[in-house]
Order: sequence, then structure tokens, then C-alpha cells
Amino acid sequence: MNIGEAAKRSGLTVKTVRYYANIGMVTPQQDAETGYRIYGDADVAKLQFVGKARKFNFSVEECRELLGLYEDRNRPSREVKALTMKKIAEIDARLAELNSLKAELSGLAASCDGDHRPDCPILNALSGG
Amino acid sequence: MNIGEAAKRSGLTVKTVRYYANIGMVTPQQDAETGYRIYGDADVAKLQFVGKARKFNFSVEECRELLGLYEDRNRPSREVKALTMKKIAEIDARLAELNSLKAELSGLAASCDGDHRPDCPILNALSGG
DNA sequence: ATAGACCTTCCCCCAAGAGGAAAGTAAAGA
DNA sequence: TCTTTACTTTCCTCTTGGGGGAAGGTCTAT
Repeated sequence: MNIGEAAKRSGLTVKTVRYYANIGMVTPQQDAETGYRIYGDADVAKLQFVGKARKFNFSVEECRELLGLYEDRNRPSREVKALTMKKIAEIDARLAELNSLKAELSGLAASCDGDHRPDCPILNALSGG
Repeated sequence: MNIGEAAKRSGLTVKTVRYYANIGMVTPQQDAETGYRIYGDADVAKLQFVGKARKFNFSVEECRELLGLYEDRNRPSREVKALTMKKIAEIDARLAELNSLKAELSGLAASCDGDHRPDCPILNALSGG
């Protein structure tokens, strides 16, 4: 099938599918005459796999790694789990960061009247030493 | 003072300070002969302000807006508060997204033995329809 | 005078594609 | 068969917020 069909079946955009081909992540065959990329069912499966992994916040490089494990019938599940735990730890760190950020901003917002007057504790906090 | 001193006092890198000058956020005077940027105390105060706002997750464009409000002695605090509330809402959305992501990944990780065997529910989930 | 620490502009790099131009190809209708 | 339309290709630029480094000018201390 052509790239448009592969994109539709995998739920990705044509741009994304072409990008994955360019970086060597999912490399379809190519028609020598027209240059058209030719995708098979296995390629579509890989695209779907990558698409899901991306939704799970794995970077493109991590997806490449996961894809390698996915294609290796003998890989130990340990490796996959380690990658997943690492990703969870990253998410935890980001959650903590965002939570403290939110607490600070909420405190500032609560202290600001938010009316027509120019006095604003938020700006004061940002400008204060 | 020169850019190095301004960077040190504001806690930013020279690259960042020069970048802020280039995009017109904090624009110092410039020596006509040497081309050296000349920063005053007011410039350093603005750099500090922007640095803090950036730490609060405000984008550079939002910092520019906040800086405009900061310099306007007559602005209503309403506008500042609105920007802050919008930022809090963005953080909330991101928090919700990351929490659901974490829940899914945690579920997958819990179901995976993580040993030497190749069977891996994580990969199965990523490849499954 | 010269070394070392500054400073300048200029250009390429990152992630992960999106948007669009110019040009070739395929499929379907008149 | 011709033409229109849809699809495809490569190539280029843009996004965020700067970082890294080259080539060259300047300043300070010895």
C-alpha cells in the first residue's frame, strides 16, 4: 500500500510516517521507478506500535529501542520493564515539578485582587529580589 | 556594566541575556564604537523578572507580556491575574495528562515480570490493536 | 607587547514533526 | 485520449529557548 493508506491505518499523519522512514525507524520498501514508498502489514504494525509508544510519552529514540526489543523474539522482559520504570520516574519528577509550580502560582493568584487597581502581588513577587 | 556582569547578577547565562536582547525583550544600550552592550540596574531588574517568570513556566512571549504589565504603572491587576490563572489551568491540564499516563504505565509495569523470559505484557499492549 | 579574559556576529544544533512549494504519478471521468 | 483531481516525491523553512563553537575585535594586566 502507499503511504497515505499506511498513515490512515496506523492513525498517524503522512508527514509523521515519512519522517519515521527518513530517520530509519520504520523503513518501507521503495518503488525503484516512481520512488513511492510501499508499506506492508508488518510496517503498519510497527507504525501502530510506535504511535502508541509515543502516546505513552516515549521519545522517538526510546521508541526505536522498544521497537528493537519488540522485534527480538528472545529479549528479556527485564529490559522493557526497565525502560518503562525509567519513564514512570521521569513522569513522577515532572509531576512533582508541576505540582510545586502550581502551588506557588496559586498562592500568588489568591493574594491578587484581580481588579482594576494596579497593585499586584504577582508582579511584586516576580520583581522582588 | 557589560553583559557578563549583567548575566551574573541576574542569574542567567550570557547566551540567554544576549538572546533576550536579540528578541527585543530586554534591550540594553550599546556602545557605538565597540558594539558592546551596556546594561544598567533597571535592565538587570528586568532580566531577573524574566528569569523568575520563566521558572514559573511562563513562555518567553508571556514574559514579554508580563514585562509590559510590570512596566505599566497603571495596569489593572486583573490582567496579570488572568495570565496567571491561564497558566495554572495549563498546568492542571498537563497534570491530568501525566497522571493518566502514569496510571497506564504503572499498570503495564505491574503486569510485567521483568525477568529473563521474553514474554512481556508491555510490548503486547503496545502492539495490540 | 603580549597573554588572557572579555566581547561581537554568524552559523549550526536539539525534538518531532508541520506547512508548503515544485514537480512527478496514478486513477477516474468526459 | 485528454484532463482533472488526488496522491506522491524531495526540499526548504518554521516552531521553543537557547547551547556550542568559530572567527575576530577589545580590554586589562603584566
